[in-house]
Amino acid sequence: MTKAVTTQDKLLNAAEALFAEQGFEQTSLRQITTEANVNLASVNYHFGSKKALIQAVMARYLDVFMPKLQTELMALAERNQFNTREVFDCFRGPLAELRGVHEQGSTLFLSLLGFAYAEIQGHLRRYIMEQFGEVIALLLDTLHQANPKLSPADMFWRLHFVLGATVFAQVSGPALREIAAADFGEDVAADQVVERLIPFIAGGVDACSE
Amino acid sequence: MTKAVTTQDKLLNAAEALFAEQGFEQTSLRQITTEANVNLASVNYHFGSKKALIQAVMARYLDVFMPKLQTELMALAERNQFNTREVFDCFRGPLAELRGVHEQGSTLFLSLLGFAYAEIQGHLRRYIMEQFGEVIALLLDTLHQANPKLSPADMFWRLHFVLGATVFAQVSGPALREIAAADFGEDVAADQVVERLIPFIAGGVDACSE
DNA sequence: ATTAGATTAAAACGCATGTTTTAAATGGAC
DNA sequence: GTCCATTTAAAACATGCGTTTTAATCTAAT
Repeated sequence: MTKAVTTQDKLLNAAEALFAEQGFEQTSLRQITTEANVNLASVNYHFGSKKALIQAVMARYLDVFMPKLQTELMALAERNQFNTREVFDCFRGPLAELRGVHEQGSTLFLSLLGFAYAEIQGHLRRYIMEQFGEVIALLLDTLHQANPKLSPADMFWRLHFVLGATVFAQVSGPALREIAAADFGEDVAADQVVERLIPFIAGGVDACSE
Repeated sequence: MTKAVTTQDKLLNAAEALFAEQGFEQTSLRQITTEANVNLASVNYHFGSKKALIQAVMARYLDVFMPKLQTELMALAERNQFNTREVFDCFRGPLAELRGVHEQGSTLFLSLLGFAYAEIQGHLRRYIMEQFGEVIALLLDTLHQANPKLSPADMFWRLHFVLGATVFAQVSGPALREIAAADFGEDVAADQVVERLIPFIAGGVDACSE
């Protein structure tokens, strides 16, 4: 017997695919329920609202990713010396773990995170901060340890530049991969974008202030 | 006599302020026309559609910025030797020129560009590429000259990371400046964000590939 | 087999959007 | 002053959205 796929799972799967591709606001419940072969009203029945569905989609990834990232960062912090690059390398493992949620888990997750940040969606930012603010504070702390030359204010801004580069790279990833393939012949898989990104952001964070 | 302010100008001014603050899709024509004290239908009468209004708002800036950037880049390219940082410094002048369009021209422009990039708004990306693709190609070329070690593909990706960081910094700039002011006591003007950004992106682009 | 509770189906609601239509007002040219 | 093209005003239109409601259906325990 194959495991029964519940309506809620069908909804979550269809929703995450559409959200990652189009963003949250651009994706309608009618699109989602049609794609999931499920009745329109079932979203509100099972989740209560569209907002709650969005948070449920994010939670599947965040609940795996954030604890893993936290342990990685804490393990690194126990060492005496480490550099910025090694801090960002802490993301590789937790991202890879997301394959357990979905085959393309890391790409989907980063795209979703991108839209969560890009769209004005205040509720999602608030949700993430409330649930995982501790991990984010730890990240800032670890980064500061890796590069004590930078003032906390500088580090604050650079971390957000990092977020911007990451997030937009994912959101516009599909379109960019097309252009890159056309212009340079080389096909770039989604994972390779992260490989290209990490040197960039480590270099940016470590740049001298002026 | 003070110069007559036409309906079209009232619309462009109200629209750009709201667009820069909320994004294009989040801003309704009713908001714009109310703010401009003109009739709702005048948008479609004078511009034809919301899309056309958006493009008209962007054109006021792009038509000033892009040619200036092009001459700056061409002047730099005539030198034998220059580095990545000097390429990005080419943006300072053209951005400052935007004060001619509006007092806070550079900030408004970057915010608009951010939303244009963030939202799925295919038509805006297409518009920019069709109108100013030549300048963007020149920028890629100049960057590659400044840092020949990087393959064209690497440079292509890094330029988009740069765009992401820039755009994100502008779009979430107001919120971030608030947080920064609360956490670090220092009030950061919008222009200073760009000053913080340029070392970051120059460092990112120049980072070694692996 | 019946019944009570959980789920799904179908339709309608209320609202906001961009656009279009129709009528009124405006402002020069003759 | 009259007339005509341009512009503004007000209303309605068509569409899509998230949500709610009401009815039908399924499921499992009695």
